Amino acid sequence: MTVRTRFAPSPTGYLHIGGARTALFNLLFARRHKGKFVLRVEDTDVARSTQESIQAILDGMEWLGLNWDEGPFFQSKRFDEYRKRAGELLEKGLLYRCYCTPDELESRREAAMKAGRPPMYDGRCRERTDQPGLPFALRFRVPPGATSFKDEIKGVISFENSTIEDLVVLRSDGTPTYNFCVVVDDAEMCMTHVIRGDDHINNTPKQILLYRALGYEAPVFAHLPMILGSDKTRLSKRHGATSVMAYKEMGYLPHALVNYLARLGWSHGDQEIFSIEELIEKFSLESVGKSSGVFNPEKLLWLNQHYIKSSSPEELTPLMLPFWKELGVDASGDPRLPAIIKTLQERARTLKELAEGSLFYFRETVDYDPKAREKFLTPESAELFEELLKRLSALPSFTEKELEAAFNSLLEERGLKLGKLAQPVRVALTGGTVSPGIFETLSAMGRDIAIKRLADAAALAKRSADHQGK
RNA sequence: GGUCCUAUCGUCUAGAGGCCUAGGACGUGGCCCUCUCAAGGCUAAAACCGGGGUUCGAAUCCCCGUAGGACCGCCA
Repeated sequence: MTVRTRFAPSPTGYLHIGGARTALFNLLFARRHKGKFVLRVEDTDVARSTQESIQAILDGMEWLGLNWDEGPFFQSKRFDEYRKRAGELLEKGLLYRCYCTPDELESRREAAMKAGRPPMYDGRCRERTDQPGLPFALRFRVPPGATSFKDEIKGVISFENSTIEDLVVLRSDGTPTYNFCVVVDDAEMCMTHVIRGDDHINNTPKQILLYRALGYEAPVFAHLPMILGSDKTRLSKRHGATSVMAYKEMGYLPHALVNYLARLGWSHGDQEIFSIEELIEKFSLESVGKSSGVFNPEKLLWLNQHYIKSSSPEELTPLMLPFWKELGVDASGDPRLPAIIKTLQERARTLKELAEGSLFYFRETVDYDPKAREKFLTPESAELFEELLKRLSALPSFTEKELEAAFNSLLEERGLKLGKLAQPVRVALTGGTVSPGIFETLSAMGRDIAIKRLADAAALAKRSADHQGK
């Protein structure tokens, strides 16, 4: 039997970190077993589902490269099917009409909570035989006994059926509910493995009972531990960004997020870095941990830096454009881009940082840091700049190698250390005291701009000498 | 309150009864490299929740505590 897994989000918000990991694990498992990964949108709650959410989820999955093989299927388009199946169960007496109104149930629930009793439906309509002409919901008659299953991650889990309430299967408005739709769909779509968050463990026995009532065999279940925030409560907006697309906007590479998410809850010995192919090859439910994990932004940042570092400048160039644009730089078409990126790759943890760090390359005029200017743009450096300028203009090409040679010969003549020249040049070029290596910066910037900045800085340094002279 | 799940450095984790003086990674401190900043290399501090068993031997198996979490909707 070929493996079939699914990701079944409800479109009531964006694709969040937890959902993305669930989708990832489903995809990895399916690919690992040469099976199919299906996307199904659980939009049975018509009031809360939105088109924007559907799009947001699709966008998130696409960005992460979580490509599904079938779907998206929409539960809202299958209402007739669910109603039909519910009708069959009603015929067989496995469902019963419940005339309690939502308001009544709500107040009974509250009363039960107050009295310290389980807030469970009390089954009062179970044996009711009259049929008043009132709205009713269809409830599932939970049979006596116990229900247990072997979870691929957590092991055997058992429940007393007496602790499971008679759940509503069809609302009084005729729409089906989650637990029922999931079962009908997973069965009819031939899912072999249901991999989902462990917040669904308590739903599982209900669903197994429903599979039986419907005459289906239940799939294999695997419940993934939750992802927690830094305070060990369920990850939420309080802990920072939880939307997958927010990470795109902050300058993360999709592969970095995927790698991070894969290692949150799953491991393969001591390995930290995985290509997608390796993930597929090595993934197994057996190596998924049982306990919940805290989302660690620092480690994600490290991975992102790793992938930025190991990407080629050419790959990064198109990804960088939106970040430059955001900072008011129209970089498109600038032939220096790959060279510029190369100088900053191992200095940036995000694409956004990379864009910010590259700003000095694009500015019309250098924006000097006052302290740096005062310290390094001195009369001595003005003189050095002038000498350097002559040599740089004479260089056959503006490569790092030649630049280094030019610097060295000047330094040797003057008996100076590189630091004496590099820092002033850095300030002249960038306005500050921090930048990539001086030769790479020079080369990436391009001769014309570099020479202009050096000349400007020389003039500025002289002027400041005049002021000081008076 | 009930049901269910979980428990190794601050965090992610390795660990399938002796290979454990508990390993790796992120982060943190130190050193090295060095034109600044990074990157890189080396290095340090840092954990088996507690108590009982089982066993010649337990981080690993069992039980009981304790602590955290999830769920208990005509939401999904």
